[in-house]
Parts: sequence; structure tokens; C-alpha cells
Amino acid sequence: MKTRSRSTQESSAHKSLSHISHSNSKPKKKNKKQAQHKSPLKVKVKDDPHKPKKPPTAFFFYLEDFRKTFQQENPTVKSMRQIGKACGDKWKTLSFEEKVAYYDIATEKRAKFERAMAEYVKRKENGELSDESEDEL
DNA sequence: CGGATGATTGTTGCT
DNA sequence: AGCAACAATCATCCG
Repeated sequence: MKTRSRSTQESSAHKSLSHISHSNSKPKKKNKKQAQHKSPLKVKVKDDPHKPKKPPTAFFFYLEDFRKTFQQENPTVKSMRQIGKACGDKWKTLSFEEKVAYYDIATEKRAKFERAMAEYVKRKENGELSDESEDEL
């Protein structure tokens, strides 16, 4: 058994999913906190080269798989935004087992991330003052 | 023409 | 303990 088991998502799975948004008029007044990053791939916001990026969540893994299937069944849909909505909707309808499958991947990914983070911190403590010209290394 | 945003949920990080 | 920002992706839209 994994000590780090996701503590069984069944609890979470049984969470209240009943309150599905039934609001029609939604002025899309969502906070721009999430989409605040413009071009993350182009814009570098002073991030340390050792700073590990956040690993994709289980939802993202599902997205990858769902995206292919969705495009096959919906060749008309090209934008991933629409897929995201459909994916999110189906994601909530995913079976516990299916969710766990993706959660497991995400869990492993997190472990890897934590390790990268630990190394990052260690590196920071060790050679933060040192020149990080590893690029030329 | 080009940059920027929008949407999905989860997850991590910092305060 | 909780909030905030960010993780991919890409079509579409405004300037």
C-alpha cells in the first residue's frame, strides 16, 4: 500500500456534485487571476532556472486523452477551450476508477515535482550565491 | 499582423 | 488555513 495513497478519492468523489451551475446569465465575470499569465512560454517572469514548474493536474492528463477522442468525435471543434468545458463536464461524470487512474499519474508527477523542488531548494541553499552560469557549462 | 485572452480543474506555494 | 496564481493548449478576437 502506498503510504502516499491519495487517501481514496471516494470521499471526494462522493462530494456534492449536485450543484451544477444552472445559471444562464453568466457575465463571465471570472477573476483574471488564473489567466493572468499572458505568454508564459515567451514571457519570463523572473523565475529561477531551477524553480520547478507546477506539474499538470490529473485533469490535464485527462484532457490529453479526452482531447484526442473529442477531436475525433467532434472534428468541428478545434479550440481547446470548448474541449475544456466538455472535458470538465465529463470529468465530473468520470467513474471513480477512471479518476483514480489519472489521479495516480498526477500523484506520481507530484512526487517527482516535490523531488525537483527539494533539489531546487537544496541548490538554492548551496549555490544561490554562486554563479549559475550552467548554461555555459 | 500580432499579441493576448479565454476555459477547464487541480495542485502546489506562500503568507 | 486559506487564497492566489499557475499548469497546457490553441483557436479566436481585438487592437
